[in-house]
Amino acid sequence: MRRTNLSLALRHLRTNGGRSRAQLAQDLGVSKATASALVGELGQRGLVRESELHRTGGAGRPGLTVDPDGRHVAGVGLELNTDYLAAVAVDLRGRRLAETVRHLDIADLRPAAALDAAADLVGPLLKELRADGVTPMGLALSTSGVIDHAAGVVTFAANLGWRDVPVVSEVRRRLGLADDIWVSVESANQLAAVAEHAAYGDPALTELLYVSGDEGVGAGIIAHGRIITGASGFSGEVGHLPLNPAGTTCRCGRTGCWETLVGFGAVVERATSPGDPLRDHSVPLPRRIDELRSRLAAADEDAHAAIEQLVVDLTTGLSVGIDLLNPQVVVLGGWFAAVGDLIATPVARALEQRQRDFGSVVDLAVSRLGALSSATGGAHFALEPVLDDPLLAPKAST
Amino acid sequence: MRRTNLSLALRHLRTNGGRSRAQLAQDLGVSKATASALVGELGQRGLVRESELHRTGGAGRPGLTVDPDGRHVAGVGLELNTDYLAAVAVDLRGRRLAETVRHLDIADLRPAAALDAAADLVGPLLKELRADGVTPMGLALSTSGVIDHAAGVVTFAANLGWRDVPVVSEVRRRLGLADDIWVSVESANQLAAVAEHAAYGDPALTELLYVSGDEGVGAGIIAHGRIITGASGFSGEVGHLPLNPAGTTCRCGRTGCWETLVGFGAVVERATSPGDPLRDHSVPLPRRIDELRSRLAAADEDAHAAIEQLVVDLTTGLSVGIDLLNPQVVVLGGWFAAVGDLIATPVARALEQRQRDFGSVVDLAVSRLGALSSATGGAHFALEPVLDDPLLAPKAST
DNA sequence: CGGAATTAGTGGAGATTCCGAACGAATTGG
DNA sequence: CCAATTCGTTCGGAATCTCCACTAATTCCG
Repeated sequence: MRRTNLSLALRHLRTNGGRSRAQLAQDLGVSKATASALVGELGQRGLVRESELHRTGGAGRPGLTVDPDGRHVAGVGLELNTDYLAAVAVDLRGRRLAETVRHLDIADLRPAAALDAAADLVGPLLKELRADGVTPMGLALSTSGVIDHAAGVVTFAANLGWRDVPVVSEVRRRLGLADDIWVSVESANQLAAVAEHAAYGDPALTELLYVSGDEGVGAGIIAHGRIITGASGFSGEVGHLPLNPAGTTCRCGRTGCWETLVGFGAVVERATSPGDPLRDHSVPLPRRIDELRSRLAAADEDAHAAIEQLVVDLTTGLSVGIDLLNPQVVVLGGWFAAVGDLIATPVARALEQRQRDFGSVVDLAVSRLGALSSATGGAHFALEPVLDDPLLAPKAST
Repeated sequence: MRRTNLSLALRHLRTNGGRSRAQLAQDLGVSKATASALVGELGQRGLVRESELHRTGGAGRPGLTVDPDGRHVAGVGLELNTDYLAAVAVDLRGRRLAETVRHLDIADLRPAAALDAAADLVGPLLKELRADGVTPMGLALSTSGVIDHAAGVVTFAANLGWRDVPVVSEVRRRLGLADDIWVSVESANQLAAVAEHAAYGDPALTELLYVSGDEGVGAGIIAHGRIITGASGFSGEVGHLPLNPAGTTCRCGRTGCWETLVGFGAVVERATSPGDPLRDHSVPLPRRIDELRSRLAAADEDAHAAIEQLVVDLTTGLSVGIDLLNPQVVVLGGWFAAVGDLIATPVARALEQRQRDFGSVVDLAVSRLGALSSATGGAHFALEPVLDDPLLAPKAST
């Protein structure tokens, strides 16, 4: 009961920005007295704090702005990707407190070794946070593949070669985490969508589609301000959308999958001839992307032609998502973001032209979070328990 | 505060089925005393009632089952479609109290005349409900096209030829409705999805995709048990999904739209030769479907070939929705349902084969609600205010 | 068959938490 | 400088929840 109201108040302040107690009371439909009490309790826990005067311009006594604070509670995100681990900590204000990336080929390791490495990365980070007086409230792991959320198990992750790995309990054990810290696994692309959503920080933005490509292509969907996970956490699997029955054969055996049109490998094949070093899969993806970029800078005709085709094919696939979901914003991530400066404008123009006929408009944006996107989203996600129940936050000594 | 708990209790009983007070207390995390009080208050308003003993098999005194009742509060749905009006009333138990369909070519009428006809249809229905002691709590209008929900205006509906018609206020005025009855407009396909979702009545079913075809094709999405409306209520516009760059030209000017593959007109074109009476657009759609069916029964080869192709193309488009949303169930409506007995099994088999590779499984179902689907969904939707605030229901005299 | 154990529902005491009204404080505008 | 206005706090009263005790109804088991 009180919890619910505290949660509502904190969420409201966080998404809609700081405001006076009186304003908050009106927004939440409670009395001023109640709003004061709620703010008081949130303040005791360091989740909000008063800042300067809140002048409205009109007559009357100005209020004291109550801003979300929460600098000493944090969420932590940890991404387990094919060729790197990334950890990010974010406090309740949305400020990034820490970030670490470690490159290593997880696909070459056994799950146990990979989880060891992950624990080695996050353990010090948690210790550091605690040393700074910050309490980590949750830890969200990020992987791709099939996830059993309830059990905290990665059922199947093709890119890591994992099957039935109980990541939540394993990470818990390795880090020696107490029960008061919440640990979960979520889909990498869905968390990246959360990160992009949080990066906007606009309360009116509730419908967002995040599309990321590397070798494969994946998407994350935010609707009504929440992640759409699907029945088995398997939403956003757009890599094999059948977009061209006359297209090339995909590694999945079918023809014309979106991945065969806009995956990095597919574009490189169109931009190069057999034997080209750019086609070498053993080179890390960031370096291959750099190489492609330098060829584009050097006005390589084949590369430019491939990018032009990418614009067309990207538009086609995005149209599918837009028609189905009608988002306000589409965010491009992964290697699409790496060539965002080249493709964003033409894709946006093509989308606009297409969607105008159908009455809906959509903004196109390019992710600026890079490899940290999914971990950042995890960090935000890991704060959910505090937002749901602010009483979980420890009483501040400061 | 109390309202919230009443709402939670009523929703819980409705979605999870009747149970004892003690059970309810445990489920909601409140004390037994509170659960008793809540049930008492809901009972006073006729929203729940006690039925027989609730034996669990174990030791101890058996409880009295508390079942959702609400036979004297109703939601009403009214669909405005191209060639018919349909109205449905549903009580809180989910029982259909009334239904009316009236065929008329709305596209030929001015909006004012169409709204007159709609009011003539619903007015008597409301009167009848009231005469039976049933209080209509809400009225949901259903149209296709672009809808401004907040204003209650149909901004643009291609099939009706409407532009900026303030349907909510107009219907309110014509029916002389008081402020205590809630009126809204929603998208036809989204409401149909609600109806299918409600028809299942399974609390575990929260992710559903409804796909309906007639001349055009549309979808409705339920995720987390709620409608996904999209940024401007324009989600589920799957008619122009670009599925074949080498396909035929669509009326929208592009090529290979899904509509050109699975729309009724498209299939008929493949099943007939020029000049065939089946191609006559002036014949009402149900009759044309009947004619196609009788040709199929007569083993018309072209018709069968067209249906076989439909199976392939339907599978392709459904795969798109499944990959993106990972629903538990896909429900086919509209003319797809009219040929459901012929296509459901092969489509389901094709989907199963495809999805198995991706780790997700999905059920395929055929709608049995026919032309009433959208109005039925509207009726369910119109009950939302009572579920949100059970205190709105009048105290029962019975 | 009968008492012990177990579970359901109710009533009352006490504690929380909310609201409304009243009041002092801080500011604008004339 | 004073009226008007708005902010935030305080305090009494009301609503509502929880806890605990108690009765009721049933199963279990000797």
